Amino acid sequence: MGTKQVTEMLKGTLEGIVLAILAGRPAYGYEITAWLRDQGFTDIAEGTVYALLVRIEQRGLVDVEKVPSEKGPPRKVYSLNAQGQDHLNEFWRTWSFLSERLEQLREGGS
Amino acid sequence: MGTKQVTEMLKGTLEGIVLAILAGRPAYGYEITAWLRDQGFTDIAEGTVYALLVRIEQRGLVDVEKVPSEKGPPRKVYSLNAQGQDHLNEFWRTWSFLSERLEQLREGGS
DNA sequence: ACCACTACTCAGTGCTACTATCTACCAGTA
DNA sequence: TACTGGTAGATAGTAGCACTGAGTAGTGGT
Repeated sequence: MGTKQVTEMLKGTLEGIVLAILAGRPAYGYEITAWLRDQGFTDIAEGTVYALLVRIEQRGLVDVEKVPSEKGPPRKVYSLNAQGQDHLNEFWRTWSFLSERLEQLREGGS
Repeated sequence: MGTKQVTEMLKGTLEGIVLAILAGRPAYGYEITAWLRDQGFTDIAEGTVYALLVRIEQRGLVDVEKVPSEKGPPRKVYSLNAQGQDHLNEFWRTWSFLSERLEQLREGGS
């Protein structure tokens, strides 16, 4: 995706994406970035993910644990807590709402 | 939608929504705002829509015609042009990409 | 004259993703 | 030893977009 359309569209959704990842399994920043790039978000900047993780940690949506790595500096492993799960549920509701409106529009109805 | 989740999520998508509306029929700002509110975007601010319309006009995605109104000041009626249609197509591609990733995530698969 | 509805404009604010750069740990190699 | 590359994280500054809040106008009804 060459343009910056996806950049603007990610605002608000990237947080949900990361929370959804963490709902599946605990993960650390470098790993999440790599996974996103693998999934086609080729332009995701590392800084973006780290900043987002700091944000959701400060909001108390995740628990953090420092885990040593064999390959480099220690990892900060994030896992979703109950509050984060609530936030994720709310995210899915909002996403569904938006998604339905857009699907309706795509089919050319007013 | 009480929270501001939808506010952030609209960044990038609201432009596509408005272009999609204009793909169906020409429209003016007040009308678009009213329609959006009717569709459930109850918190959409008028200023937001007007600013967006100015933006897409400056980018040359729409043609504008001033039409007198019986009920108030003249209306600025916007209609999608060829460049706007291209942009809309690109929007749908980006949206589809994002939508597919999220649908995948929702089904809990990594 | 006043009010309500229609219709558009604009300065200032907050949030989020990007850019660019930095620190730091470890392994392999010249 | 010194150097490179992959791993792992942090951060200051920038840009874009939606929101807030206020304002300007035109029309019609009381």
